[in-house]
Amino acid sequence: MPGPRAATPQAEPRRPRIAAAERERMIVDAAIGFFAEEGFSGQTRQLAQSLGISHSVLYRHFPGKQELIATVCTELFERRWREEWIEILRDPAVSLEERLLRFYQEAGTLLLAPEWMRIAVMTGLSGAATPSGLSSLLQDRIIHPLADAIQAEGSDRPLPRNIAEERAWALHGRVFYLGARGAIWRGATPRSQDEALAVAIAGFCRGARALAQAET
Amino acid sequence: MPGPRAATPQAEPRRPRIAAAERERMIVDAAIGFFAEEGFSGQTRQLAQSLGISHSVLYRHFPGKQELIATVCTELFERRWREEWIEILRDPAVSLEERLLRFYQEAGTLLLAPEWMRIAVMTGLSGAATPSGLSSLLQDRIIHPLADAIQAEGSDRPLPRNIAEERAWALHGRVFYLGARGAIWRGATPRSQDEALAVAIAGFCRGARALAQAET
DNA sequence: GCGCTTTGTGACCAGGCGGTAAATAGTCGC
DNA sequence: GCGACTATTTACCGCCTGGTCACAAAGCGC
Repeated sequence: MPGPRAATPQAEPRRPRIAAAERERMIVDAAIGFFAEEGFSGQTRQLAQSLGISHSVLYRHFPGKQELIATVCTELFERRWREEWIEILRDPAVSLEERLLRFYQEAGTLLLAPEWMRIAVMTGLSGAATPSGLSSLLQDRIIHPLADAIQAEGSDRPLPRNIAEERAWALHGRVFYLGARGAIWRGATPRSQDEALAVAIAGFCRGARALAQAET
Repeated sequence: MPGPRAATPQAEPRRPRIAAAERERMIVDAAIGFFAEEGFSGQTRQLAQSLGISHSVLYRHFPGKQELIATVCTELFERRWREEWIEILRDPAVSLEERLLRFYQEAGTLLLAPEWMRIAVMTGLSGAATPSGLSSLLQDRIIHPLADAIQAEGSDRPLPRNIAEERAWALHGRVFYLGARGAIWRGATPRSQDEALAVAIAGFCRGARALAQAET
């Protein structure tokens, strides 16, 4: 009779060995899609299965599920952001509307992707503290640059800062909700997301322009 | 020796008996707050404990956890809606801005409450089909009435329907995001929610008014 | 007071789940 | 080719968790 933990060699013909760094990348990439779909209560065994490995491998590379989730959040909220997206908003040769549109077209590949939206919302619902990466992404890389661009547009009289931020929140809220309808509730957005984005930004800009004219 | 399932009578002095209908109300009310906080993966035992009862009682009144969650959703997305809130939007004696503000002040007691927002988002993330009550609430009781009110405001030339709905989504997205920042991520909203609501609606209306002027 | 119905309890079950450890087997440096 | 390193697997642990069951007791009609 074998001892209590005799690992009987089963027929498991091939075991591709993959370097640790690459395996970790594979795990994080798969975990993003997996947790986005299943929620943070998704089972590590199922995630491992989708990778074609046994779930113990996860625990060799990450101390625990929480740390894996934290890595997923860092990847989404910090590593995948491109700082040059902010530069788009600063180009003085391009109209505000065009800048906003290009900004959201580029940044939207990250921010409006279902995985990003769903996991961002999950972190909020999970009860844990909001990841610092997420709040700083929102504040420092989205709202503030947007407000800067909006503020600079009032040619004759500079727009007060708080009003500019107000409008930045309004625009971003509109865009976020646009993405959320598709990513969270999977409702069919009336048009293609790109088109809807253009309409939303055009509406915002025409409103802002008209407002500026009406106030002079 | 007692049989395998001999319920040994323990010291449990008082057991207040409560009528089924009332108990069910108590359970649903507690479940709303509980699931809003803990997520749908919150444990039935913990919910029961917060009610001061054993978790078996839940299964006397509801066939299973899923049915309890479904009841919670029906309560939030159907039963708690007041049809008269829509009437606020139709009052011709009141300005559009005032109507919108009053509408969101009233409906906001439901729609912007953390329990409502968090559970509405959870249903989206849960992967199950969006509850019909939620989509019909959004479409029939919010977006369409809003669009009606906005459309009727273009005094000389009636606003095209699709534009009016576009603006309704924009306004509602702004308001939703306003609530979400507090309810989902628990970020401190810069001002009181009531004040922020007034600013958002004022901004929307001034924009719309300016737009209408600019286009004539 | 008596018995019937209804409300509540605690023990229990079976499967799920995060996490661990011993054993196995590719692969790389030499 | 060989040993050391390390990626990977199988088996297992212990707790959690939705759900069930037999039983106890509170209230109501009579």
